[in-house]
Amino acid sequence: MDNKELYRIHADFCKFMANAKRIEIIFLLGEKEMCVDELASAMKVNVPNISQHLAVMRESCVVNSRREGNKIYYSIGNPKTLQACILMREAMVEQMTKQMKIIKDIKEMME
Amino acid sequence: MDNKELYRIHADFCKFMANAKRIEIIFLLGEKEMCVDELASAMKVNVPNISQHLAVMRESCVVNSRREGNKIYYSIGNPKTLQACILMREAMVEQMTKQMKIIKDIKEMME
DNA sequence: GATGTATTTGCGTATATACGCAAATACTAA
DNA sequence: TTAGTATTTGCGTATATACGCAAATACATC
Repeated sequence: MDNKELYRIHADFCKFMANAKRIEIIFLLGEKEMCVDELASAMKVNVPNISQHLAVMRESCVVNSRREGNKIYYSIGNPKTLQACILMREAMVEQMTKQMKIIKDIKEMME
Repeated sequence: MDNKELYRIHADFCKFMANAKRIEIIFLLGEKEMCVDELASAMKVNVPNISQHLAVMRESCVVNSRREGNKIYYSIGNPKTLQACILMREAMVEQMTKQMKIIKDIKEMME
């Protein structure tokens, strides 16, 4: 297999992270498994839209789904996915803090 | 600040992961800082395209850049970003392994 | 200033994504 | 079988992304 192909698959698996609603879904599912309308009302988003985002994540195996009666419960496919999201949030906060310091220093220089 | 806004910023910071070339760039920069044409030749991609991807990552503070003479060296902005990529790769491999087992079981059932 | 090298930018285009809404499907329970 | 609830799908549209290529910019050196 081409290493380009590996990166393509990797990017596909990470694609969910490029969207705010999907990240919110991952953090919610990190607390407990939830069905579609629970997610929709927790996030205040219409049901079809949540379903579409779940479909993206289901197809790339980021989440699991299981039917119970007429409800379908979703859960995180692999705990490392949530860990990665948490790491990225930490990295983001650290980078934003750095940026703020830089701006602060520039302000002080201008006084 | 709205928590929706937080997720939006988080997604923006993670956006680089949704693209194969940008993931490859992160893994390359994980080894050592590199300038644009080094990345381009390592990846066998034209220079403007690499520059565009670096611009995306520079704007969201995922990478740092520093000029030395007429070369611009890029490096990873925060080590956690690379860690998250590695975690996601592990998660991906684990999920793919699971899927392969399921397919294998289905095949055996059909014999 | 002229030349060369490194990088970025602009632009046209092709492709992908996100969203809302209506309709279809899947299952439960009466 | 009918009615009700949960979820998915289809579709039109608006927006975002990726890419290649040519041109512009930035810096070093002569």
